[in-house]
Amino acid sequence: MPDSCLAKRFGELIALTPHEVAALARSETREVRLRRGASLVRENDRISDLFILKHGAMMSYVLLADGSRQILRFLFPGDLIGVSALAYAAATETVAALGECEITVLDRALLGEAIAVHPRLGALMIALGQLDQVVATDRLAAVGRTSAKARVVALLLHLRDRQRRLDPALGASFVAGVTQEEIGDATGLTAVHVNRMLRQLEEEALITREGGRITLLDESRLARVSAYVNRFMGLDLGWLPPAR
Amino acid sequence: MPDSCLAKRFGELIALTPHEVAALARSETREVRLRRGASLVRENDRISDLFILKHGAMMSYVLLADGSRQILRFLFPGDLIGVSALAYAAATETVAALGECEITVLDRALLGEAIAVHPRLGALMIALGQLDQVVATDRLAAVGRTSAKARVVALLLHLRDRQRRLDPALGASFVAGVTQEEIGDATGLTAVHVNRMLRQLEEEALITREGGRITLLDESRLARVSAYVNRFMGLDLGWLPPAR
DNA sequence: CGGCGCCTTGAGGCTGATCAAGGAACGTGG
DNA sequence: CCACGTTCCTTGATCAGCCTCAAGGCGCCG
Repeated sequence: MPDSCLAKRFGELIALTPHEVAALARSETREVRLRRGASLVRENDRISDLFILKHGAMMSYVLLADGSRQILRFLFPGDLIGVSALAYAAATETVAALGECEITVLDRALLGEAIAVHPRLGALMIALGQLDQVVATDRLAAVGRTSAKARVVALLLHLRDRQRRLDPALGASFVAGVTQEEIGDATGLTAVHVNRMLRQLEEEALITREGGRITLLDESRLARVSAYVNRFMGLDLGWLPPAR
Repeated sequence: MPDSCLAKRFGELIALTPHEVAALARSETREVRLRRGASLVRENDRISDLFILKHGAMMSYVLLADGSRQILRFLFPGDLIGVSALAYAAATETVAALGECEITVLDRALLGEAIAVHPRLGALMIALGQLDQVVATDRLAAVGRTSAKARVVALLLHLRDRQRRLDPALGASFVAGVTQEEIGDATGLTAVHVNRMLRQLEEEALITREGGRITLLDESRLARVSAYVNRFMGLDLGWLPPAR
């Protein structure tokens, strides 16, 4: 087993034992490749697999009766995909590629076995689930109670921080990798209004744009207008049981 | 050990062994009582406990810089409170009582031990976390992409279904137990507009109101206008490892 | 070269916010 | 037992943030 995606992600948070790594690696069955726009999972599909994104970026969303779309989450390498398969028989959201993607498939039952043998891995998954939960509720608060401009800024900061975890050298300038329509669907706005907000932010000298590249000019002010919190900070896994 | 709250909730989903029940019971340390309006946990508090709501109803919310509030979740007997303490050192949301409440305190480390000995319990907590996650993303989609009326209806249906899990005999008539301001803070609306939406729903013969009691007159039409899904349906825990 | 995806910008309209005022129900203290 | 404060609900008038519709531009790919 060259190396396990899941073990890599978990290993960033705690020091795994070789047995734990091996157990995780065993649940990884095969690989999938997708191109931009392709769906990995569709809402209401019956599924019993999970996935890990290895390369590329993805998003998960739901479609409403009137055709509008709410993007729920953006996914980056190392992220678990379709964890709701651990609670539901059918997918609760569609997951689609934002660009070329490489994905590792995890067998649900084999993952269960890994947890059974190494309970600390289960505990870690609980914690990772909470991280996602908190990110989701942050967005709920933004969409429910903040202005269009604040929502767009919060999303930009979020996307930058997600990318920075993969490349710690990343500074204030980054390629968002999403269209203005996607920003709108994530923040509950129309693409037209997202465009206006981006222009305003540029006029206020908070950001600059060139093609898809965005540069954050005044991060502290941006953080203030958007009430954005980087949820990768402040983690505390001190309660985890010892490795088996 | 008379009986464990946590074991009761878990026992609704799977058949627990006596050992599992005992392990859960051991992590329950003490009880707390709160009256309406009192907070159990405040955002940014350092905490290392979890809680289970035994009687009453609660809500969790965040306050924004401008003083506005976003309610993230309503809590009913059996619900786990403050699970984000399993990932963060400081509370990410405030949890407050909607009425008289009785709460059991769970020690984070003891819960970790219970999971270590009975990994299936950890797996079950992963699944429960996903259930909450899906409910949260449902609300995100509602707030981001549906009309004020649809949001209010979705919340009413949600509150009814939550109560019905505790009392399966509950029909179309129920006491919401929340103020119009709280409905607004949960759905991203103002109390004034919530009031108008309720009146409209009444005029359209979709609901009736008398005091705090609401009666759903046409549930299928209500479900249709709101795109509401009862997330307690469709659960599938088939992947759980066997009991240890 | 034509088509398509994405971005941009303007004009006008609607949903839901804000501001304001009053009423009903209830608990509390004089 | 009544006066009063508080909380919550209700309704009207006005306002504004964001949406809708529309049109055009740029860059890329077949």
